[in-house]
Amino acid sequence: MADHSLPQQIADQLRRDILRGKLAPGAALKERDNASELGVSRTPMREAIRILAREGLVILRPSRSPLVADPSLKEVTDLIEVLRALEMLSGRLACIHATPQEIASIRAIHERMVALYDQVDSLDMFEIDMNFHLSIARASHNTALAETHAAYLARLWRARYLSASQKRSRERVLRQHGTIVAGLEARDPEMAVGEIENHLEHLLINIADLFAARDAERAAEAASERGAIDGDPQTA
Amino acid sequence: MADHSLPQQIADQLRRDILRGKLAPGAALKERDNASELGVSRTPMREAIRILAREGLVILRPSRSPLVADPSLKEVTDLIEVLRALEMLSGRLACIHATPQEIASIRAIHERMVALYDQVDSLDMFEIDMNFHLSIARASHNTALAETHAAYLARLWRARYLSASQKRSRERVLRQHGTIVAGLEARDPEMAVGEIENHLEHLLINIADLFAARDAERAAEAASERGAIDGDPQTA
DNA sequence: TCAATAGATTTGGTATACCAAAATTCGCAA
DNA sequence: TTGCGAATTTTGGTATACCAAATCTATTGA
Repeated sequence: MADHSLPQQIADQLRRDILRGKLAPGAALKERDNASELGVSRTPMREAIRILAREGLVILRPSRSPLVADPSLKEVTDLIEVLRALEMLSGRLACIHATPQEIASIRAIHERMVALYDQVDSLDMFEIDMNFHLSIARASHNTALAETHAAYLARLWRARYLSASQKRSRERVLRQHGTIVAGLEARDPEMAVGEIENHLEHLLINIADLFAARDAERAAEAASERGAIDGDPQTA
Repeated sequence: MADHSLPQQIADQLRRDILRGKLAPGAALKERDNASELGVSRTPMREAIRILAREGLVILRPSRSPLVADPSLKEVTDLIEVLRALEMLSGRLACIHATPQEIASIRAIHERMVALYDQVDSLDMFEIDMNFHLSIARASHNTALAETHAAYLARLWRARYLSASQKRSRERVLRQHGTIVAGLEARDPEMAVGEIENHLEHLLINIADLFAARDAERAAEAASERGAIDGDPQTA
């Protein structure tokens, strides 16, 4: 995770701030302010912002301040659709090309996740989950695939994190991971790929629910705010 | 194609130079030299190089000059494998989401390509071919998919260009494109996706042949060069 | 009271200066 | 002649200065 180049470090810091909500979606990222905040000059800060733009976490606008991305449900859904194709391909290739050591390592990650079930907080659990999927992609022995897959996971960080925080789905996730590992061990693409598809199908549903809940909350908030300012205005 | 930002323009220029062979694979891209060459400062040149690095056309090395990429057969094969998955997904989604206008426009591109068969040079033909595939990806109405697909096409530009230059495969390509368009018009994913898979399978084979031919050529070259320096050396 | 506009300010884009790490060159010694 | 090493040069990384476009503000006139 740790590239030691300065722009990469700055990008890591900003990414944390964005995902932790310290930088709200839609907020402007001013180069000078953020640079002096971290005690660096604008040059590496600019580069860091480009890195995050590539990951889809910020949006660049020509001659304007970059904004923290605030993806719509459609955009997130589109990303997951592509991620599903990438992970299914990963699974298929991993069944063919993964070494026994790699598969053992994937199982080890899975076992650790099972062992830590309801013992650690969402963030730690999520880091392990992330690793599980990255390892499968790497086991495909297709560098381009592993890179693109990692980029999509990064881009879906927030959405996946929110989804993983719903403790009620943890049991299902673990069961599905188990099936995927079994499929890899049996070198059975049908089993592995089928369960990967299933896994992401649930992610899709989960996230649609989260967006619906969030939108409802926002609507209620906006309504009560309007009410606080002036009583039930007829016109917008 | 034309973003008017300076770094983008520089990147376009460098891309042309790389793909035309003016900048050889493996060559170093020195910031100062290339910048003064184009009459700009290092700042936008640096950004342009990062853009090309993202596309995979140049390789960044920390604290060293970036190099023009020289992908191995394995790397190109890996890219095509992912491209195949992306295009198959595009085809499937396009069958569902493409508007009649979009499908008509894709057919128009195909018809133009048929009309210009053996009338224009490889480069023009290739531009049209590129457009055909990009249009299908856009017709999926999945922005992320279209972007990632475009990135892969850019990365495979050289390999695809070399493949398209082999006139003997043009007839097959046109036939396959025809089937793909028919599949879209019939909203028949089986037909469209199947033929897309077939299409890329042939690209894979084609490119493997090209690499084999190139390697043989290089080996012969190296051998004759060795012979010119000293007669049949026993040890390397 | 509101709208329009001109001036001031903020901000991204570009050029340039400076630094430290690589790479290269040249000289010295074996 | 060759191998090693120090000095020099080259080159990427960072900071900063400057510019132009975009935004904000305040003033003025209807």
